[in-house]
Amino acid sequence: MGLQKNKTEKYHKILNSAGAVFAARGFHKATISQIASEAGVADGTLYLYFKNKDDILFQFITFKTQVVFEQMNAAVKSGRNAEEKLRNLIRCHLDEFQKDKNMAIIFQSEVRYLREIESQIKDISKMYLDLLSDIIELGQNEGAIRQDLFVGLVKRFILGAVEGVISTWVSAKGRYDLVSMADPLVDLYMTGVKGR
Amino acid sequence: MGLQKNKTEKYHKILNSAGAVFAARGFHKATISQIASEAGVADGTLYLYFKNKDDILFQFITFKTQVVFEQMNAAVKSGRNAEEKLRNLIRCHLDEFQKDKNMAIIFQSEVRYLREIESQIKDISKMYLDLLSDIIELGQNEGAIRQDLFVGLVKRFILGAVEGVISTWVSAKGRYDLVSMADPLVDLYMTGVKGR
DNA sequence: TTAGATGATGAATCTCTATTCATTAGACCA
DNA sequence: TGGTCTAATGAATAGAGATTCATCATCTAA
Repeated sequence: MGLQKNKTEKYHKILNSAGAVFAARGFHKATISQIASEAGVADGTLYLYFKNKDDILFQFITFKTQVVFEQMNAAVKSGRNAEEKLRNLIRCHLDEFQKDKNMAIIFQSEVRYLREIESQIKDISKMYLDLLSDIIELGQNEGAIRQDLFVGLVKRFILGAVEGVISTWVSAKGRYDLVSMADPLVDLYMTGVKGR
Repeated sequence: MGLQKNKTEKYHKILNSAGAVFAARGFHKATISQIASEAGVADGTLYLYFKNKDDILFQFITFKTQVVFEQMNAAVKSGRNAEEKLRNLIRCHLDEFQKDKNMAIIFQSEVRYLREIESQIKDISKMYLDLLSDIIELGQNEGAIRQDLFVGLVKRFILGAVEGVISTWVSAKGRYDLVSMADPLVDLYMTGVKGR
């Protein structure tokens, strides 16, 4: 009831505040006090909801990953063929990250550290690469994608390029529209990757 | 003379030890004591050579950047046309990072933090993107590269993809030959980017 | 109205490490 | 051999900040 709702509410309030502070200062420079004050609660309160500072980062990334994962999955499913699936995936990716810049910054900077503390994390890269595998395989069956490719490399190639584009956008403080990069980007991939 | 040589020697000994520890533990988790012990000197000695912990990272990256910059510049210069220049650049990039895995790890993880503390750093990305600009422009004049490209995007596209490939290699603990990725990678770029 | 339970607080503690600096060791020279 | 200079040492300091916990506030049920 009201209680449960308040608990959930406060949990997310803290998570979002943590996202803002982590993005602004970096995880290691961020302070429990800063997060608490940003969330409008006392320092000790954070420990009612999280095990420790690392756990806050862990839960932040886990939560965001899950949300983004669902979106991306749906985006891919809605495509009729490999190229459309790829285009939807890239568009979704850029869109989600544009909508949540804190997440974009944190994913870019802190995922590496997080993997050290929670190695079993089902991270976004892994899931992404799996989606790409399926798309590429499908495209090869359709004939839309060349057969003579080292798929492992192509996946990294695609993901790396999107991440690079996002990284630039973050550096530019999000001053332009990120999603509009999707079509030119897919064009770059496809004209190189598509058969014949 | 001997003294000067010893000073330089010890400076580099510390720098390399710091590289090893930063790469293994991450900058923030690394301690002065670990670096000192790795270098076989006392904690206080580090402060005869460096202003503080941040300065060690700064000098490490500055030094490595300069070395790599020279290699890359030479590699590009030695190419006869745009495609060859690009191929040489990518090959050089992968080669340098393969030869110095600590550097690869640190560049990937800590450059962001470094930029916060020393914003005037002439980082490797910037220099890289400039090299790419020239290559792309040349290629467009030669007719080897399409004219209808958003050059800013293409640069990020290329750099992002190389970085992604390096990142995967690091995650795989350097178990395969990174340089052998150069040709397939350039093939992916070119077949997509090349005119007609 | 009150006992009990739950949630929140934030000052005090506790730990960890970067940094300092008084002291020592070693080289060089007269 | 003794004096001076430089480099190195590492124990002591100092500060930061994560975490704890005794206390307080609020709510529920009898």
